Amino acid sequence: MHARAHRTWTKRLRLKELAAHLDLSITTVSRALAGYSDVSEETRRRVREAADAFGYVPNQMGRMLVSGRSNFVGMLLPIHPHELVDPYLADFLAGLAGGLTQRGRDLFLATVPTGQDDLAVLQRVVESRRADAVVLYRLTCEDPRVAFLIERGVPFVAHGRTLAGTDAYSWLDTDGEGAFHDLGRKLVALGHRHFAMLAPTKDFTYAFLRRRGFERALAEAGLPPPDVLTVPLGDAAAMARAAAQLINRDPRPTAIIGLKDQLALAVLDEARREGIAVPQALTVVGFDDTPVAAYADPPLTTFSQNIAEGAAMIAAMVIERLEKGEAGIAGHLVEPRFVPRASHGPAPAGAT
Amino acid sequence: MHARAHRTWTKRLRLKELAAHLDLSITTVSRALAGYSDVSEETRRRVREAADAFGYVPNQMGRMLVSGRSNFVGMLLPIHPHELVDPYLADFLAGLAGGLTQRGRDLFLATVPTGQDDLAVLQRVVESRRADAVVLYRLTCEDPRVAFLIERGVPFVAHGRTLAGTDAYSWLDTDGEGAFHDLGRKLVALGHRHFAMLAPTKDFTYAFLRRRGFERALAEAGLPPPDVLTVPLGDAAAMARAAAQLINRDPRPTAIIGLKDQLALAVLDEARREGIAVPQALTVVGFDDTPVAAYADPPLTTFSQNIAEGAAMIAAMVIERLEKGEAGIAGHLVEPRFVPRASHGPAPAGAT
DNA sequence: CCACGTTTCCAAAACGTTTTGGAACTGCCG
DNA sequence: CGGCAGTTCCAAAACGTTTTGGAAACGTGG
Repeated sequence: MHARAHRTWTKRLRLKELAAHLDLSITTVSRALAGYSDVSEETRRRVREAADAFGYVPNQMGRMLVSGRSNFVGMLLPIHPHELVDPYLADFLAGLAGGLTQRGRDLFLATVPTGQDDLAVLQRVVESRRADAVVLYRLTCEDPRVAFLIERGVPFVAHGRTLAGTDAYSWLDTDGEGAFHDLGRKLVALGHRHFAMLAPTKDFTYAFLRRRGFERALAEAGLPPPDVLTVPLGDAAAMARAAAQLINRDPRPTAIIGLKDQLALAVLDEARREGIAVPQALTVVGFDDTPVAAYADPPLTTFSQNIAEGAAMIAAMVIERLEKGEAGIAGHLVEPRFVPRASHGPAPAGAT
Repeated sequence: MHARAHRTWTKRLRLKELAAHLDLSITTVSRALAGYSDVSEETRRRVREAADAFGYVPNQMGRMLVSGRSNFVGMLLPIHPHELVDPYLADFLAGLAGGLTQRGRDLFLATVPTGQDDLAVLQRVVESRRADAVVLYRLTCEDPRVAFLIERGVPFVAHGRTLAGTDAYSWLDTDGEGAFHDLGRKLVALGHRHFAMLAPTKDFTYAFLRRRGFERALAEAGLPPPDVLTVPLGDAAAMARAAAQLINRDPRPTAIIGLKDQLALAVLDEARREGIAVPQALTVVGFDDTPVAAYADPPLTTFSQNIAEGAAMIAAMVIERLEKGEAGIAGHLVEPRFVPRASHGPAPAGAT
């Protein structure tokens, strides 16, 4: 507000000019501002004051060039055609960018132009040295990006994980397997015996793990695995068809699990359309706690995860990975929270 | 796939080494790759092949330093405490990043650390030359950032606009004023005479303009302005209270307009809680077409805007602004689409 | 054979910073 | 007074690229 506001605005100042004005060498000014001990307190004060008064802001590019680091962390935005933009993406980005900024780095977003390869873009981002590290957003079971980045020695942190080799890189994931194991036990305890499941077509690891957790619970209870249908995410018509198919199985399952809220909501819609009472005749559960879930009819029972918090943690993990090298590699599992609402209940009396 | 995949991975190659390997000068290699005409076709071919084979990717920092441009466009993520993350932010970012990437630039995200000033961060971003231009996301009526950036000659494009001085910078906005003017006329034609409105406390320009458009329609019909209550966005309890207050006015308004879906949904909730039939006894309309809107009970009548498309357009405008300087300044108004659903209807027969 | 234009290439400077390897000065001890 | 350690400063190199201002080689017309 003070000196700064009144200063007449001219042009960006470089270190050289600031040094000239102070009758000091570039070196000294640089070191004074950087806090080195080989500059007298008196000089440092003068330099700091002048820098403040002139509003000197170091040109990052010069700094990057000599330090060899860009202080950027890159992320590829997952925008695949025919796939909805993830409702949590904004939260994730906010958390990530916030965490990085807090630690003196910045987030930089790239997208994959249509027709180009994910890997090629990833490679360019890091080889052009625009980013020191990258964040991977949604992993598949054997995500090729992971092998690619490891081979090239590019530091990265994944949100989600692959099925194998999770020791070799940093990741943070939600314990969907545990959550769905618990869910399976809960539903079995409520008398359910006949389950169906709606899953995404693409082999996202989260889908595999959630399904595995659920199936394990059923197996432990001596029950057969659920009847699973897969459907491409974002294809509303296909989701509705699949939901209808599951609902009309004979005998009708007493509980249908969506591996994502989106899928569970499709089941809810279809049930309403066919006049099937939820949860009296059919239990429906999702995962994600999408904003819509609370407004669904009936409000959807689901699991919630604090995405922004996870993203902030990922920011910390990136820094750790950058500063400690391979020693900074770590994996973290966070527990989702069960959000019981009105779409689940005991199995209907007549069911097997 | 071919040579590239088989090449043993060693280290990133610099221009100097590539030149040495080709027995050419750095200059020639640089110019060959850049497509200058003063290098023979034969040489250019050799250079291109070698660059391809070695997977040479220019170091952006060196390039940035000499060109003086970072090829980054910055944006401040709007994460204010106690304010929901905008459901459209992800779409916006995806569109923006996509449009920029397509044109050879990248998006760089900054956040404002708690306790710091928006303006200070904005200044740092551009003065440190990390970004050539910035994008402003949500404008208030007299947004201080606009004056700040104009004064400093920083190129920027705004999503939204200020009330005055819109000739001096580039912006893209939705015509909320026109949309709400139409809406006002529609509702008047449906027999409504007594209106209320729920608005955000903060003086976002979109709120001002939507309100103005609506009020203009009422004035043209010889009706008094609506009964307006403002409420901080993101404060669910306050929104519910305000909604209840409006619903219980005597006489009860026959139509309550939310300047955002969020606000309209609060009204819908409150109406359900109090057993007031929508749309028979009360018409409710929002703006945004949030994903939740379609799932509300009853489905909310609202307006939809293609955010990603607008963001892509903003990307184009940023480039235009950068390349043509002040001559590239332009303002664009896009029309939102009316999405009639089940929450609006004729005024109840008994109303004045 | 000379003058001159074209084509093709290159050495060196420049961008703004950090870091390296001293240099100059001071004060202190013997 | 000479030697030595500590303090404070600085010139120059380095980071990887683009651009500037020629230079060399060659052909061509007079």
